[in-house]
Amino acid sequence: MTTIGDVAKAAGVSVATVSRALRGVDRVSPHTRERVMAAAADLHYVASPAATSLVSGRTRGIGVITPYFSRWFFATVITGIEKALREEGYHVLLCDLEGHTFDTRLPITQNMLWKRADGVIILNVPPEPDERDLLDRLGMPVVTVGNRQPGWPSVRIDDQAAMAMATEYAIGLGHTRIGYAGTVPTSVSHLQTPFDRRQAFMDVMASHGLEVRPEWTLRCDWTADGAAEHANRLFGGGDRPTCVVAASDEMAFGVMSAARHRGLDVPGDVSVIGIDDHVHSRILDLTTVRQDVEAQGRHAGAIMLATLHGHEVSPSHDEVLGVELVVRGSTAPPAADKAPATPGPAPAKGVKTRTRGRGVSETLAV
Amino acid sequence: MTTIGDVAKAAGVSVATVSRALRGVDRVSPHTRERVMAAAADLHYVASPAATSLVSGRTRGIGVITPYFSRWFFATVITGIEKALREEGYHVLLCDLEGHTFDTRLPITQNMLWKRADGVIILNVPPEPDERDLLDRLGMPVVTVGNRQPGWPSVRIDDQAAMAMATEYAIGLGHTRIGYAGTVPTSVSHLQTPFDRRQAFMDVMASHGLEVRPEWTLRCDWTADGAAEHANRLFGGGDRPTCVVAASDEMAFGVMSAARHRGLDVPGDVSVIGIDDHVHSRILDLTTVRQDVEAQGRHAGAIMLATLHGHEVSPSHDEVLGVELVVRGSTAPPAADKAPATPGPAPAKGVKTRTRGRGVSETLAV
DNA sequence: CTGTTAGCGCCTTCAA
DNA sequence: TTGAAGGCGCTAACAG
Repeated sequence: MTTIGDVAKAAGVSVATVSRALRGVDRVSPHTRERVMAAAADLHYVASPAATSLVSGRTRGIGVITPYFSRWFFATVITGIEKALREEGYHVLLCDLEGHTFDTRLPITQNMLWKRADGVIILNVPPEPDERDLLDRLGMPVVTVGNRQPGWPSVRIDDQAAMAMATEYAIGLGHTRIGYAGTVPTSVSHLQTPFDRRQAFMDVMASHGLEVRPEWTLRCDWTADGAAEHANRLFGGGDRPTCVVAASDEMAFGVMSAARHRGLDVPGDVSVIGIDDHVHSRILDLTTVRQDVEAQGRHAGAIMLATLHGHEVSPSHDEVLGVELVVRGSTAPPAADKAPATPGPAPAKGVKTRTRGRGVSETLAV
Repeated sequence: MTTIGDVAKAAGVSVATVSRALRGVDRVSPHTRERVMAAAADLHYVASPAATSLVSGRTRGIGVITPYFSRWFFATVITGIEKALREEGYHVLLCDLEGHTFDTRLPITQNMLWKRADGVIILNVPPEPDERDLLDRLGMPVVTVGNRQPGWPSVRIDDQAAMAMATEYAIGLGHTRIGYAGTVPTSVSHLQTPFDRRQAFMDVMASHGLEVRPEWTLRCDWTADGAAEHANRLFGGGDRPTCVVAASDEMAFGVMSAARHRGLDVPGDVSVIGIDDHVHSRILDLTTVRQDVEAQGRHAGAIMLATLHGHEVSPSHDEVLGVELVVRGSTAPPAADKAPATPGPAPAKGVKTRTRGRGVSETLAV
């Protein structure tokens, strides 16, 4: 519990001088500064953040609101955020909404953020009107990841382009009987990502004159387990698709698993493609549309820091990171017709990638 | 930026009365309290944590130090911690050590924790001597998860028992040619989990008179990708094990993947077993030793809160959660001899579980 | 039961 | 270049 006064005493100067010397601002004679630094180091002095915040009004904490912290995507984004923030001495205040309804959310976010955070990064969840009010009232800088919100800068991928890329690839392989995993959950109906991906799938199918069959649409909950359950029913029926496009890799894992449990070969009988390039997608040999998840977190952190440093960041700043197709073994052209369901010759392996991204729509100097 | 003074003015009382009324302590007349509450609600008043900390010396923040928080295990533990803490109005300060060497760690933890946290929960990483000094000097309550540290309470599973359970099961199936994935990484040589699991594997093998072959030992980095790489080499050689015991599910995923890439059937040619019951283990049909990861976080949080609430918690408190064997499709008895590597009759499916845990060695009333 | 008065540790004028 | 003094918003004695 050494205080600035202890350092001042040890260095034989006033507390004001210690404050100046330690922060490296203002004019302090090199000699004095050195003495102060030595005394501070000697006493293991670190300024009390509480006292500093009280007077400065800033906390060096950034609230991060996430729907499910323990899921790969969110944990990885937060890793990126944390890396970006830490370099500038900022830290993350975690605010996990998992298990909370909209009713119970506000007190949490309010408690977490009020005077405890200098800014907020919101991952994928749309803010409730009350939360928007709160944030606006506090004049709190906000950056969103994964979806656009009017008035706040954002970092994301183009969900429609990503899904279009996946669907086009499936169609390009010759598939016409294509199922879909990952419709829009009703409980979080404002989420853009599920909606956009679903929309893009339907648009691309329509543009090729292909039919989107409701019974081939898995209304699952965006988890591997949920997708597996639904896909298991799908593959239990007689008429089945030759390809399933999943809105996320984890759902694709579930679909692959269900197919194999039903004795179907992937990709011999069913091709599967996802979006993400999840950390396990390589070993599971999943064809996917890769996004750089950690980079989204880093960029969001950088935007937040820029704002906090007083750099002007347009509220309409919309950073769209590119995605690329990664072709692996879970996709192949459809079997000629009723060809025996034996593993044919291995599909051309290796990872061929195709890039397609709008890149960064605006460039932020940070 | 409404302050306590604004509320006092609005309610026509003094700031002290507002403070008392809002915290529900001390004697305040019901009538006055009501007026104050109304005024506070009206003004959206929330007490400044900085000011409160400054005077109380407590922050209601708990530092969580983790080696890699984007990995499933750590993210899940942290979810548990966060849930436990939030109920009492505490929050998590994330401190991710990923990418940091021991040299650069101290400043980070110091910055994060000094006067910013009321306690620290350390996941799996052993503290450096300097860090221990710092924590001791601050008199900071500490709880560890995943490993024992002298002088600090801990929550964990019995790593040796878990690995023994996995190995015994493999041997019980009739396997004698058993490989191992997940040796002790040299870069983090103090970690108990890798060491204990490795040790238990060798002990059980020895107790059955079985040979541990160095060339069947995958010295991988505890990731699925790393294990896949090493296993791919292993399965490329002529003489291979009929079973691989992995020290974690993610490594087991890698081993299964490599086996299949080499044209080997799992479990027909190679059985694979892991430890964790990772969120993806069910769909990947992996036999494993299940641990309740989120519960470890919740318990650690509860211990921390108990300490902070002044309940006496013994420094030797060592909470050992039970584990259970979950039998799935990745394991089977070894093929008779050089039996053709075709999938035999499906192994008895469904999830049979066997529980074995020391349970909680001490009970904490919280 | 309620108001007044000191600080908590630090930063920031303002003088010297 | 340095020091003295005031105040950030709140809680914890004390009086009343």
